[in-house]
This record gives sequence, structure tokens and C-alpha cells, in this order.
Amino acid sequence: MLSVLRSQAALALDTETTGLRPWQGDRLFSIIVATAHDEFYFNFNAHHREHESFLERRYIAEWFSPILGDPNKTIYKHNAKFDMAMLHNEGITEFNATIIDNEILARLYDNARFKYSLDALAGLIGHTKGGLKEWLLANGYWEWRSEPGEEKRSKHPLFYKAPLERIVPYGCGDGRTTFDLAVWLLQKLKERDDNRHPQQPSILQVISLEAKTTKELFHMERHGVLLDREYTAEARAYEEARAQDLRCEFKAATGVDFVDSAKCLSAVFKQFAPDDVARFRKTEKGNLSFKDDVIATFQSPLAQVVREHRDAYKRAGTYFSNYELLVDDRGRIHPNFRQGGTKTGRLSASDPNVQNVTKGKDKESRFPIRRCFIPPPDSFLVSVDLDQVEYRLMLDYAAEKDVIRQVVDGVDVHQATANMMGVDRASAKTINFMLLYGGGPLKLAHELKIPLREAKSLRELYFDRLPKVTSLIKAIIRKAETDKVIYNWFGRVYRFPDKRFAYKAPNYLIQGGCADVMKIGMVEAGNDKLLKGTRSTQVLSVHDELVFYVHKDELDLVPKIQQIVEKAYPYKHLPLTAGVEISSISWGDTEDFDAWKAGLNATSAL
DNA sequence: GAACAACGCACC
DNA sequence: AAACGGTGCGTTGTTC
Repeated sequence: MLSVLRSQAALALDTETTGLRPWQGDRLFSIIVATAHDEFYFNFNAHHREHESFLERRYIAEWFSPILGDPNKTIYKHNAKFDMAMLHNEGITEFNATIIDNEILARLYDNARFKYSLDALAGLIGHTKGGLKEWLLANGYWEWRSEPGEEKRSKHPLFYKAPLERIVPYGCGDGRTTFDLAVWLLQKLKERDDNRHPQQPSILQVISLEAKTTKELFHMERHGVLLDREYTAEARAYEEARAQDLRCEFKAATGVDFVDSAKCLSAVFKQFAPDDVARFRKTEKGNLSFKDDVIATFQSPLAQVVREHRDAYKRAGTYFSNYELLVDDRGRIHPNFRQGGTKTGRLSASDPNVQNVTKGKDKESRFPIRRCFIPPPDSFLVSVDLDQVEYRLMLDYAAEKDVIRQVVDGVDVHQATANMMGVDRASAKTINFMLLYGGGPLKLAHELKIPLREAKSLRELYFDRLPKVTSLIKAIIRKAETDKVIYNWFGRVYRFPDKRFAYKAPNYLIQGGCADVMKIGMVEAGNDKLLKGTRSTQVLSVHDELVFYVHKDELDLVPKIQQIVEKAYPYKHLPLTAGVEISSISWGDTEDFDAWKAGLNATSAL
């Protein structure tokens, strides 16, 4: 059987596991391999020890390392990084095979589907996923379990206890679907590619970049980011106490138990702050809105209590306590970077979402959240951040020479726009955002707090002074409407079957274009390339920012990383630039790299 | 209990 | 004619 598998150029591989937390103790108990014609079920489940398909767990690495370590093999998976993590737990460390993730292929095939689960995609090739979960729940193979940090319990299906006559066909079915789906998607993508305009870059290079990105992300996730557990615990306690005090204050003032819901707030504010009621705005669904910018204008001090409570409660819950629940026993957090998570090609992050960690004014708070994330003892935390990458890409695409000349000379992008228009920088920045996001005059008027008439004439002024950007945006929308498909600079494709959404096309093109710049940067600067064999590593990606741990003896890597990221985009008119920040303390304490270095030299000269 | 809608809010 | 893009996550309240 092994020689059969080792002779295959392409295999689908799937695992079955005790749970969804590879870094917090869950283990695989079976491996399913599918070839073009067959499926193989490998059972490592001690629960089925007596069954003839049972194998000792220690054989996993011996059997599967040669397959996953073979650079000439292609492995198809669904949610590849998860299986890689589970395999890594069994001692498989080399992933030299090309790993193709169906979710990512499916995004390239059609970026606007509602779901990308194996279940949802199986329909594309006429397969249906077996409903083992439902069967387990209905037949007593479950137990009550509560999520970490949660009180309420829910029924948890016990896959590892499932009878073999159920789980083997189920697992093999998934393996079959994974293989066939990958073949089908690759075929469809190649057919399209063959019919593309000769000047369009091939989708094959996008697929190849994504495959490399999968490995880099796996490496980042496996390594994880170090959590300052003492700080996090202290911060959580502080914010929880603050929230508690505010709830008491609310109760004392109103006699009502605080609940942050429209029901509670509307009752309370109508009674205690009738003057503010006049200012009430409505939500999209026509209900009373209690958004921060609404209640910030309230006269009633109760509104301030609510605002404060929201802040404390969110910091304690969404950030600090969540980190404590997700940290492993080595003090590391392993965020999940979802490679097929967005319509544009960006990454998304979850468990925790490290891409929405508060920034900016958060630095002045008692416990800034970014301080939770620290470098290891002998390393620095280095952040490389592309400067206004979306605007710059748009200017380069548009070849808007006058603005570009200013920017190349060192003028900030928004200031350069402001100079062209003869308006202030803030207005120019808002307009740039509008353009990038496809906003209309109404939104512009709202953002700048000016009458609609003025917003319209401001737009006209922009169109007049930056004609190249304007015509670029119009051309992209027109192309999306007529061709129903557009390609970014790297060859990533976006479909617009419905004309009504063509206004999103410029945003997809720019946002997704930047995403590919960053993916190239990640791979080139990553743990398989520049950082291979070093004591430094890449740890996080936040859209236009990459975060590294750079060992103290390897600081010469910093300018190299910076250069790689800046050079990732082959510009025509306007090069990209990246800012570098560094800290020996935390993500919340970074300072400009050059200034830091100058300070270091000054100190050592003493 | 589970699933969903609605809301609000953090980021780029 | 009119449209601000892309995310993840926590809580509340409703419904089955």
C-alpha cells in the first residue's frame, strides 16, 4: 500500500481529529489518502485498537514523512494548515510537497461564493458530504462540553468513538471529494487561463504563490507569537474591575441592572435623558441607534458610563481574556491566518483576530493591548509596514504623473493630492478613501460634514485635477460591467456577474493588488527563503504590515526584509516604501528603526 | 439548546 | 439611479 502511495504524483490527504485546536492538545486519529482511483483509511485510534485497520501512532511520521517531504508530489487538501498542524504534532516536520488548498482554488475560481467549506463546494462536482456529525448526535455519540471560558454547554459529537463502518466511508468520501474537487478546479482554472488575453499574467503564478504562502503561514502559526501572560492577566483584571464599577454606577443612578441592549438603553434614556432622545438616530433596520458616535453627543452622564463600560468590557473580553484562553502551555498564541478568507485575496485572521488589535490612542490607555505581544528574550520585535500602499498602487496604476512626482520627492500622498486640489490634507485624505472604497457624494458629504452640493463640487474638482485616477476608476468599472471579470496586476481574477456591484471593482483591484504584494513579500522574506536557517522568524501579518522576531545577532536582516517588501511590487512609476519599527519590549512599544539605531550608537559611544 | 438576525466595534 | 471596500467577534434577543 505504501509503495502505491509513494508512486503517486498527486494525492489528497485528510485527517480526522479529536477537536479543532491543534496547538492546545487535539490530535489526529486517522489519515485518509485518496489517489485518482482509490481511497485509503489509516486508523490510529486507540478506541479501535482491536480492529485490523489499527496502526500504532508512532508509525505516522515514518510512513507519511516521505510523502509530505517529497518535493515532486502535489498534495490536495481542504484547510491545509489545519492538517499540517495535526501532522506536525505527530512528528512530521518537512513539508516539501506542493500543497494545494481547495478553499483557495475555489476563491480563485469564484471569489463571491457564500461558503467555501468542503461541504459547500462538493456540489460543484455533484458530490454530497456525508452527514456523520448529525448521525453521531442522533445516535448517542456525543457528550456535553462547554467551550473554554464559557458557562453554557453544548452537545459535542465524538468522532473518535464513531463505529468504523460509519467513519471509514465518511472519511473516504471526504478524501474522494477533496481529490476530485482539486482536479476539477485546477482544470477549470487552466481552461480559463488558456483563453485569457495574451497580456494577462497567468493564474498559475497566483496558484503557485498561494501554495508557497500556505507553507509560510503554517510556519508562522506553528511558531506563534509570544504572550506576556502576567501583563495580560493584570490587564484583564483591571478592565473587568473597571467594567464592574461602571455597571454599579449605572445601577446606582438608574435602579436598573445594566444590559448593553437597545431594549435596556432605550427604556433608561427615555426616562433619564429625555432631552437626548431628540438626537436619536436610527439603525439600518429602523431601530433606535446607540452607536458610540450617537451617544457621544448625549448630555446625560449616563451615556458616558455606557461608553466607558463598552470600552472596558470589550478590552477585557475580546482581547485580554480571549488571549488567555488561546495561549498554549509555552506561552504562545497561534492565530489562524485564513488564506481563502476574503473576496479580494487579503488574509483574514481568527482565534484570535490579530488584525484588529487596537492601535493609536490605545497607546495612552493604562494597558495597551499590543503590549500583550512580546518578542522572545534574545530577539527584537520588528514591524515592517508599507506606506499608504493602496494609494500608491492606485497612483502607479493610473500613472498620475504630477502627484507621483511630488510623492517621489517626499511629499505625503494625501498632501500631494491636497496640493493638486488646493484643499486641506484632511479633505484630500477623505476623498482618497472615498475613491478607493467606491463611495458616493452623499457619503463624502457625511464624512466631511459639508452640504451635499459642496461634496459634489469637491468631487468635480478632484476629477478635474486628477484626471488619470478618475479615468482609471471609470475604466475599471466599465471593464467589470462589460467583461464581467477583471484581473489585478499579479493575475488574480475577480468576477462581477452582477453589474450592480461593479462599483466595487476598483477597490478589489487595489486592495487585492496590495494583498499580492504582501504575499510576495511574506514568501520572499519568509522562513523558507531569507530567514531560512536563521534564528529570526516571521510571526504576524496585518494586511500592509509584517511582524518579525529578529534575533539580536541578526539585525542585518532588518534592512533586507525592508528591501524585499518594498521590491515586491514591480512598479512602473511610483515605487513602494516601507517603514520599519522595532522594540525589545512589545508590539505596543515599537519605535522607528533608524532613530532606535542612532540612539543605540549614541549610547555605545559613551 | 441551537441557530439566526441585529447591532456594535476593533483593524487595514 | 445609486452604491464606501475588506474582515472577526462579542452580546442580546427572538424563534423554533
